[in-house]
Amino acid sequence: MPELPEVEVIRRELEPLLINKIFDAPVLHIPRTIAHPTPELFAANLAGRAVKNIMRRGKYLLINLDRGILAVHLRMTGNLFYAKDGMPVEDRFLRLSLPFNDGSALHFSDMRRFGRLWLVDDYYQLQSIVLKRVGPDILNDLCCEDFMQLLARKEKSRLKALLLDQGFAAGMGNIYTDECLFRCGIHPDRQVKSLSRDDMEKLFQSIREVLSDGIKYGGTTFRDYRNASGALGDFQSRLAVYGRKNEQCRCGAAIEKTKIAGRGTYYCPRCQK
DNA sequence: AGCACCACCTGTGGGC
DNA sequence: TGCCCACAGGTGGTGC
Repeated sequence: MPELPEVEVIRRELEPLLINKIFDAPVLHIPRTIAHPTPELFAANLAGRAVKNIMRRGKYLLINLDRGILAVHLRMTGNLFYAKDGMPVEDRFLRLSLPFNDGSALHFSDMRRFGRLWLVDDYYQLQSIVLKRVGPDILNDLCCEDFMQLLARKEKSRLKALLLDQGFAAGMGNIYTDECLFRCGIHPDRQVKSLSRDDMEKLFQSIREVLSDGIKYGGTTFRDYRNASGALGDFQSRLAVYGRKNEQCRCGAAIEKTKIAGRGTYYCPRCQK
C-alpha cells in the first residue's frame, strides 16, 4: 500500500498527536506483527516510554522514544491510526493496539498481515536490525550529484527494478516509479548505462516532483490506503499511467501494461523511450 | 551482479 | 449469474 508519500503523510499527521505521549502496555492481537524483539519483550519494554518525535527513512516510520526507537513498516495493506478516546475499535483487521496513558491509542490494522513493528534500543540497533538493507532516503538524503554517482555503480540494472530496490535508494514503490518514469519520458525497461546525463537529471527531478506531489495531495488511495485520521488520499485522480491500461495518454496513444521486475508496469509506448 | 521465482496473507475483480 | 484464479501499494530468501 504505502510508498514514501503515504508514509510521510502519516508521519506529518501523527507527530503532533503523539509527541510526549507515554505508552501503556500494548495489546497484541497478532503477535507475529512484532519483528523484534519477542512479542513478550516488546510489550514489557514499550510500556512507560514516551514519544519524542517521528522520523522516516524510505517507507519506514521511525518513532523516537525517550529510550529506544519504535520502527513501523506498513508493507502492502498496513494502516496506522490514532484514536483520541478509549472507545473499542471496530476493525476486523486490527493487528495490535498501542494505548497511551491518557486513554488515547495508536492502532495498527493490516488486512494482509505483512506489516511489521520493531522496538530497538538505539541507532546502532536500528541500523543493524531494521535498516540493514535500506539505502539513503530518496527524497531527503540525496542531491542530484549523489543520485548520479549511485547510478554510475549500477550500469547494468534496468531502471524500474533499480528504482524499486530499497537498497539503492529508499522510498519509491510501484505506483510512483511508473508515474515518475512517465513524467521524464523514460521507458521502464531501459538499462542505466543507456541514460544520458540529461536523462539522469530529468529522472531525478521527476522523482522529486512525483513524490512531492504525492505528499501534497495526501497520498494515493488505490485500494486500502488511509491516513492516520482514516481519510483517503487524493493523488490517485492525478495518476497519468498507473492503473490506466488501455486508456488514452494525453499524446493519444493507449497506455500499456506489462510485467517488469515482477511487478505490473504501466507506461505510454509513445511518450516513453 | 542482476534477475526470476516463491513465500508470506487476505480480498477482489475481470474473464470465462 | 457464478466461479476461479490472477493479481494487489512490499520485501526476504533461494537459486540460476
